[in-house]
Amino acid sequence: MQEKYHPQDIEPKWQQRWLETQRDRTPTDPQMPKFYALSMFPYPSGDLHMGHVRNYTITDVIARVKRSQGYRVLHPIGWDAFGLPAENAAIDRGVHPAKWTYENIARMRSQLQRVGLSYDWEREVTTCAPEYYRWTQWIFLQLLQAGLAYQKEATVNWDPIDQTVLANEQVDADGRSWRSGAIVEKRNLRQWFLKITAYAEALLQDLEGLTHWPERVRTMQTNWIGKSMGAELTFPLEQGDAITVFTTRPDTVYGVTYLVLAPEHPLVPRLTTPEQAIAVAEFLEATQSLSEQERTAEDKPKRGVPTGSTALHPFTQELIPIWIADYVLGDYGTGAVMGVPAHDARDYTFAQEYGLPVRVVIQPGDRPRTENAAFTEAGTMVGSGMFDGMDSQAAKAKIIAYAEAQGWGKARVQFRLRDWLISRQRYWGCPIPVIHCPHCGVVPVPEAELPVELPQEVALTGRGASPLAQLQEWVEVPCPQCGTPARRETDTMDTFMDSSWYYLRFSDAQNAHAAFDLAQVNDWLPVDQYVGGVEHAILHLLYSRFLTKVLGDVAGLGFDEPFTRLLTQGMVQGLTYVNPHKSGKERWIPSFLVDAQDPRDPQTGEPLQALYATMSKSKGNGVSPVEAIARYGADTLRMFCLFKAPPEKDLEWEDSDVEGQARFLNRVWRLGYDYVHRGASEPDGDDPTATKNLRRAIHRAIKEITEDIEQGFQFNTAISELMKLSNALQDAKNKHTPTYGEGMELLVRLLAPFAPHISEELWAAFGRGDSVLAQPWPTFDPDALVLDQITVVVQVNGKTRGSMEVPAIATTTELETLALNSETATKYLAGKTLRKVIVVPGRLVNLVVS
RNA sequence: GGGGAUGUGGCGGAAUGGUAGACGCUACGGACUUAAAAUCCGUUGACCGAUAAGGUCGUGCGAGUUCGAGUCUCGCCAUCCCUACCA
Repeated sequence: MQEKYHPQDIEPKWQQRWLETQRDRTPTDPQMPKFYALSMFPYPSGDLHMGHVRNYTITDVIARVKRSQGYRVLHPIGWDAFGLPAENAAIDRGVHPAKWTYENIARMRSQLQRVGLSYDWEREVTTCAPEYYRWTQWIFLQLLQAGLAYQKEATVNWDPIDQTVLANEQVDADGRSWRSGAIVEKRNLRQWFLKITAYAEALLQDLEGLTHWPERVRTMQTNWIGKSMGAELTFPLEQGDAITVFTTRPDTVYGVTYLVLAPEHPLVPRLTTPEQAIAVAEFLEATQSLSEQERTAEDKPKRGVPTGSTALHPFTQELIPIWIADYVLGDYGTGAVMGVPAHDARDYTFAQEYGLPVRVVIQPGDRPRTENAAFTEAGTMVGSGMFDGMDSQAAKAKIIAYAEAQGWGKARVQFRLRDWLISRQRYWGCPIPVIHCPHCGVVPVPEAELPVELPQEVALTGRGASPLAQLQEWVEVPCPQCGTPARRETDTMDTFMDSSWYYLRFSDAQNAHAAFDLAQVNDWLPVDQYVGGVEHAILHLLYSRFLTKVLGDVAGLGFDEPFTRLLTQGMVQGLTYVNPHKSGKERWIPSFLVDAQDPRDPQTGEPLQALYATMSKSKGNGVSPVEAIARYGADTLRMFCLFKAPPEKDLEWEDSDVEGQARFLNRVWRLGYDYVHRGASEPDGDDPTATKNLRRAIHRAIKEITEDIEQGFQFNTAISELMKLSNALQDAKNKHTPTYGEGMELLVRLLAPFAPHISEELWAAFGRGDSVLAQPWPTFDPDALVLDQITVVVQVNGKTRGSMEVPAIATTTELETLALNSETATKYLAGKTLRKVIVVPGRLVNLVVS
């Protein structure tokens, strides 16, 4: 054992040995309880970033602790390897996407290993490998067969930079692509969809069972699914047809003074009267030219135009005008709404704008209604015929029932969730395994012919249609059913499709005959602990839940939620310099250009603001894990990531705190070194009290660390307990006693999941044979925690005024007596009357006086 | 507009309704050293007091419950995140 701690020497050595001895292979002993620990797998962008390190270290500690607690732990890793960056690299630099991807994977794999993560590498999966995407295609075919995959012509989000369509989930609030940041355009295209809406109710319902998910993730999914209970009501037209609207407020139906259609509504052309033809045409054109966000921004005035036609209000028999307006969405509900200006804020604004009548049909129960706004709450029905006087909440069901009896409508549940658009007009993705035949239509590629492999030779320009469509030889195939010349589907799948089932594949990663063996998948799944960023709260996590449910129905999975527990770890932030006088990307000044002592803009000399922001390339505030490991070692990096903040909070990267962790590990090393080299040095005393105190510190550490980990992964406090134990050992005056030896060994065992390399090295230096990682998780001796003397606080009227040392076994009565006789009592009770004494055994005595 | 989260020293953060600030970082003082680094020891919420004894205040603000509130209840304020014309 070297005197100095050199992580660069010992870490690679142990990493090599763990690989050779296959330490982290998944045990198969069915007697052992299973535990599946999983981090969200990475996109192989080329280099690990600090967020990965934090994410994977959290899961790694959990896996290691569970192993030592006797679980057979599945802790795998893989690569979310399809995607646009590979294709863009090909366009920019002429590297084949596959070559680029596999080179990145090789580099990142070795970086992961350098962090000391305990993965079972035999289960590594790569989504762009034919052995994997063969089964992605198989799953698609299962969906197709079940009627859950279909093609339709639809207005879709088109990303003009990435030149592909996107799913709704992949467009943010500003109408921008989640990847490229470009404002998406609307295009009418024929695309593949997965019928996630068929599972809307189940996806919503089962959220309630996910009690170990963060509340906010569940809320976000609930909102995204967006269930609304309401009614469909039908308004007959003069011409004999009818407009059906969806409303959540059937109780306001008597207040309807007009109807509004979305510009895309199919009845628009028929309902436009010749007098209105020009106005409508102009309006439609104006609407078309607006981007989604311009059209839907709330502060924009609501624009509309009358069609010239009218509809018959079934309840009142009045004729009401039909308008077209941009505030009605074509793809939600029925694409038509009833206008109730008195009781809907949007309708009110619209009615004000165009002078449409306002008819009040609900009165507030308690206070006068405000005249210049819509009253949108519940109240008492007025002006509503036979429903007058009813409570509006209760009236909803009555009105629906009445409408239904009259044939005017029915109750309806409406979801905000739309079907998942999975077509992508790009090359580097999983080919959709269907063939379009002029006679048979859409024909699935026979399962035996899977995978439909991506052709190697392809011209990638980033422009025009799907790159695969250019490859005649690949596209033109005979129809599998009738043999007629037919064409392959040339779109590839959304990469979220690849990542929606990878956690299932890990249970049986090398299976060449099936996506997974049912017994294996049902044994290992669901994932016991999933760890990842909250940015996937909707996207990946919703898609995965959907696919699990589908495969439950079509492939017999024995579970219907994939992730039992979810931990969303915070971001890693770096010191960031901002020039407040600049805007846009220019504002961020990369930290390597800045003198930390006197931060100034290197171009203008202006002083800069320093703040913490999520590490990113564009801000130039990142710290490379590779460099951090080279400088401090993997154990220090791991300790820092775990100590500086609780897992779910953001973590501010700070060199001085990293150095603090390095300092701690150095102290542990020195303790270990001194312990090993104590040899024949003189005994330093054997005070029984000191030994008892040390033993208490040791067993307290076991207790606290175990609880910190088990009660919510509080690694920061667990590490602070390790520090306390280390401090106690360092201060110990009885270093030659067996108790001290017990303390040293336990320090190393407790440290092992967090900093495995130094722990292994010390364990070996202590002359212990087997790996420290193979040691069972220690248990504490409750007797060791017992104190003889304890400090009890004396309070007067709830304020702490003093304390006293008392025997731990003192009874309530004894405590009261002791407190009343204490100096504190004498001092504070003088001239006062004692009203009451509260005794909390082991804690305090509160004297209530007046 | 809707929803969620958070608010504690100079900083990151601890605290089953029971001594607020564990543990660490920073800063300051000291030891060691020719010197520095490293290491070790000490101090580090504010205020009054003499650097003492001792005391007062203090967990965003205001009420309340309680013997006792950072913690529970109600009402505000601030910040952050998500979401948003979904009828």
